[in-house]
Amino acid sequence: MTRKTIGWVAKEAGVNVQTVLYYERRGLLPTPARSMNGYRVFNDASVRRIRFIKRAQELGFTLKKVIALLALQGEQDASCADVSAMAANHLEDIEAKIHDLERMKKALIPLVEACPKKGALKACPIMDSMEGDK
Amino acid sequence: MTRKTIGWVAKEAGVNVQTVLYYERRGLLPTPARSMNGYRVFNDASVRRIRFIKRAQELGFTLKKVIALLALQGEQDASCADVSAMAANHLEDIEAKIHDLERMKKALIPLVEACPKKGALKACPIMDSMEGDK
DNA sequence: CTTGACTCCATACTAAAGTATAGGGTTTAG
DNA sequence: CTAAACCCTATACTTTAGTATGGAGTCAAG
Repeated sequence: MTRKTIGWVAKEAGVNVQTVLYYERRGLLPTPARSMNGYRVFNDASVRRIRFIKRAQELGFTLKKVIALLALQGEQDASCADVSAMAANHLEDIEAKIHDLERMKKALIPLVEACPKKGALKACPIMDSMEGDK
Repeated sequence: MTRKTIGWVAKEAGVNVQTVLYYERRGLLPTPARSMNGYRVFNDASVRRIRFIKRAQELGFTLKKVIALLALQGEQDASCADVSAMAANHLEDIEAKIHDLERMKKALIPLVEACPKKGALKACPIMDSMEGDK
């Protein structure tokens, strides 16, 4: 029988040991039980919890937001609407970031295109754009 | 006549004093001259330099990349093509970020839409998607 | 029985771009 | 002349998500 040590849970969840420790510190994992020797004892739920965190991260949730999500899981009166509100809010954050990056992209493209790619820097439209006289 | 102290340059460039100090530490500003009392002495070029940095940041360049850009300015044999290469590279970084955010967005939208926004968490498709059995 | 692999805890380090604070000296306006 | 406002240096703190290190204890295999 496999002992459900920190090494085991880390391997199962595909993170490393320090990350499990870190999640515990951040409050993303409950304080684990301990065996006689003082080793942390985990279980299958621990693995599921870490995988939940990882999936949320793939959707762009920060650990702070994941903590809020996990808090909902623990509440009796939490509803689907609460989760939805958080997700919608997060979606707005993502859209704002995309918007910002698109702005940069739109500014950069014409500069790269206008650049003759030869000759001295003094005539480089890219540098010029940043040296603007404003 | 206005004395070109650190307070002056900060105000002119629209950053705060600590930021100027920070830029100096990071090597984005040359080591400034000092007056008899030990105060840093700046000039109009300092202001232009800080504004250059700020504009580059608006285009998404990190300070590290700005340092590289500034290095080109100082080189005799630097060409427009060098700048262009850096900008094109940066553009790719931006596009990669956008791509990543779009992926998250595309994953989130159907979830938010599928969510009934009422009822218990157990039936929430958003939570489900992250609790997946994988 | 020893060696390697694992665990514990605490602390420090990384990147990024600053901001804040403490404890001094200086300068300027009233 | 004094007090506010400014400058100096050095150090620490902030956020995010971990990774790394060191010293000590423990466990499993040969």
